[in-house]
Amino acid sequence: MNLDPLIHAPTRLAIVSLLAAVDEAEFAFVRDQLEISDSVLSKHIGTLEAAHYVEVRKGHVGKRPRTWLKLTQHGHVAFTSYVDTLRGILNRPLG
Amino acid sequence: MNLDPLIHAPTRLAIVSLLAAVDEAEFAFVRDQLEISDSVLSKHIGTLEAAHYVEVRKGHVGKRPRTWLKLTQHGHVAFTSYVDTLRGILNRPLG
DNA sequence: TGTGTACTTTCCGAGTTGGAAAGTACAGGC
DNA sequence: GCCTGTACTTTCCAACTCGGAAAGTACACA
Repeated sequence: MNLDPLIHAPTRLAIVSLLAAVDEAEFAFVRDQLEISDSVLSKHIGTLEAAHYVEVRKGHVGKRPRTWLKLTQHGHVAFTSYVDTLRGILNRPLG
Repeated sequence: MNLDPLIHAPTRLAIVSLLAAVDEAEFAFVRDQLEISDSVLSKHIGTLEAAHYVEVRKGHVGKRPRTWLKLTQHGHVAFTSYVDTLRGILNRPLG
């Protein structure tokens, strides 16, 4: 029962799952897809970045700032491992 | 992102998954399988019972007390729905 | 009366979460 | 130069949630 709490928290699970499915995504896109506030997304990204699960790239589109989020290799491994653990729990064999 | 928090908490997820796989199980069996303490299991069962997800049956084996745990129909439905929601978030089958 | 089994309940400190609101950085308009 | 808007960040905070430790309950047996 070793579910990585960095991924298991519902909001972060949604963030990581979304990022696992794409190459990278804009901050605003993730925020809108998951219907969460700027502050909540920002804080969770901070947590995931500190764990090296997510990489943050800041740039511009025209003159406006824009932030892109991307799962790192480490983040992909952690996510895969999380899903495997989940599978193990959900299919718990008897005895 | 509507993951039933009653099921999502790691320890309860393990309890519910285990109970979903059997007809009923003894308190001590669940406690030992999941390697958790009496008090933790007791408290989580209380929570799940309050939500009508689990049914507790007390009886005896010889003269000794024994407690059996069983997912209710409602608990099964909630668990199935939880797994479906999870699948939706993960964007992938869970075995 | 004392001990052991099988849980229950209480106490408690620690950690997590999201909302609200203030803060930062920079570009464009007046 | 000042104000406003965009795009996040950070801080403050109140509400939970969790598990460990330990005390409590209810029997049965010696």
